[in-house]
Amino acid sequence: MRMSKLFSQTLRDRPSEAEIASHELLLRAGFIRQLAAGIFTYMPFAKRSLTKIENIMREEMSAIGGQEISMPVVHPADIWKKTNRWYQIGSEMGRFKDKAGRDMVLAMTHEEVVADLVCKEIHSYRQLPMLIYHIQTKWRDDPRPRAGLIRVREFTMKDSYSLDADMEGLDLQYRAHYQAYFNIFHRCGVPVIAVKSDVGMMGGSLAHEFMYLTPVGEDTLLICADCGYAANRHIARFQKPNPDKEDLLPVEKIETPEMTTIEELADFLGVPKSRTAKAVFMIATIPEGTEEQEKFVFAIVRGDMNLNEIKLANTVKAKELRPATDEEIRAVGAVPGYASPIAVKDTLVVVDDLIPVSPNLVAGANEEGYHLKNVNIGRDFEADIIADITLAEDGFACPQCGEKLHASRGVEVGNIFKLGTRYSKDTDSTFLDQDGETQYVIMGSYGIGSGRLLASAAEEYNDENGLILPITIAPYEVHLLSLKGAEEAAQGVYEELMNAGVEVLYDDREESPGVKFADADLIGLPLRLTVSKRSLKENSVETKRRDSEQAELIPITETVQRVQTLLTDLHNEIQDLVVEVPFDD
RNA sequence: CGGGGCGUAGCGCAGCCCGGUAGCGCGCACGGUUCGGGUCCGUGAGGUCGCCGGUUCAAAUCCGGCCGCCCCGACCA
Repeated sequence: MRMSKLFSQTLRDRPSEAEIASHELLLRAGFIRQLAAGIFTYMPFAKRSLTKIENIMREEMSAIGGQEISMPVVHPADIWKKTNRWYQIGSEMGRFKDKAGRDMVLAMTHEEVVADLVCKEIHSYRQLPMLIYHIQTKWRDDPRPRAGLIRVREFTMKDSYSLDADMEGLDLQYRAHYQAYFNIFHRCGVPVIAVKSDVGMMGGSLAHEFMYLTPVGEDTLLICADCGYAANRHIARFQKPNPDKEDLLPVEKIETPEMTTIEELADFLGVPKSRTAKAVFMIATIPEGTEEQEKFVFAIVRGDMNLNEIKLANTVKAKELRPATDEEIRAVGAVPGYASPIAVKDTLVVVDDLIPVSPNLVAGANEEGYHLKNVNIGRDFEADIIADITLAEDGFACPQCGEKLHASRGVEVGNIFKLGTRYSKDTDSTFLDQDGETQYVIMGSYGIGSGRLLASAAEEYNDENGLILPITIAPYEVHLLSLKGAEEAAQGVYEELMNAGVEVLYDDREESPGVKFADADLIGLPLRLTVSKRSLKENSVETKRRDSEQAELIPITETVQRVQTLLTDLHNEIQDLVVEVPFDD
């Protein structure tokens, strides 16, 4: 490709909207342009990189038996109503009506379409197991797109769907994806860890997220360096402390004027926060059959810890959870700031499992300006549910080995879900087994966002001068610079490399050397060749890897052969990253 | 959805407080110059000052409403 003809151009200044490296550099190097919040155009460089990423996905999917198809972006709402997600998913779903007034959905994922296909195509156990996938546009109207391609509204995802006759089959396909996903990320040069995660809107029984660890990520993970435990903070467990046993003391009412937070209360009473109980009030929307019901949830965690809303939502099986308003709190007989579970009515009391072993806590008195000392569960109040509902924090004890957990930020570049019969039941997707019995098809779903993967690679590989994308996903392999007075020789080198099948970006522009070098660093192709009067004096071409400071002169007559050797080295270095990863269930 | 910031030429910004003919740098076009790290000189093109309304003799500037974009949080894959 001749740069003089290239559609995209580089930018000298940092666009004001870019705050993180990948966003800034992808904009400046001319990979992407923004159309609206979370909606991007992929320019020639990005398109080439994404195609390479997607071809790696195709190879790895094919290797585990995947067959590529392509499913629609626009769906009739009926199939989403059938699985109930039309009602469960909120404003994130793109909805519109077609000309006849029918409800339509913009694809945010494809379980419904797959289930519809399965229903029509799969009839016999002989057709199972099966694996289908496609690479396709998704629309998710995210409330907060940010950070360039890290979090967008319209994106391309490779999503695959496994179909099995039994759970053992699902397990095999799930594990196959687990390794295939590591292969894909490693081949793109992106280091990831797999963590257990909440199943969220997908439903199902088990899920892993593949996380690229970076401070610019938006998910928080808890990782144990000692035993390797890793989980999304949404579901991370930890070893709770084991407080000393004490005799239960009589309840004592104390005056605590203006003490509405745990900090103020603990300071005022001169006790550690761990001797207090923290009450959090939420309104949960809980589905019951086709109906749903709003319940007031009174959640209690120890004062030195925080509530994990995802754990709470999962515990009470809530579809939605929101903080209760002051009016709602008063309506159940509690007093905001001084609330206690004692003598409240019409509430679901959910108590963290640390509370029953923590004696003589300070809790609200349900009276403005008063708290109670020596409150004990069982004697003074009852719990409807006792469960782990606290948020794991940096420094808490690992649930597996007891060592300190470390909190880290990450970007979710992929996820895998064991769906089981979550979708096949609602859509009546069945097959006949060997005994002629009707069975539900067992499903799994697996996704990787290609743009987010590109952004993660850009985030991982850059320096102050620009991108340094791995050779497997860089838009071209070689950046050929022609400097003044060497045009003819450069043209010859360009043609030879092209004929040898090397992907070359050829800077044939009439620009000063400084501009060309700066653009080459910014775009960051793996290998730079410079043909100049200076190099020609030695009958040579200069080569320089983008990830190295060292330049080398090679005889111009051996250019193709030497370049191919250098490219092979670069490919091998990435291939060395691809390793077997033990499955962590 | 809550909090904060921004919107002036393709990009980065000044001008706004204190109303009076819209500026700078980069980029772009043309001419010359230079040629291994964003050369230098000259000439030039390019702007509904986000949109609507109000105040005023006069609005980029003051007031009101709306829209858009960015960041933090909630949320989300």
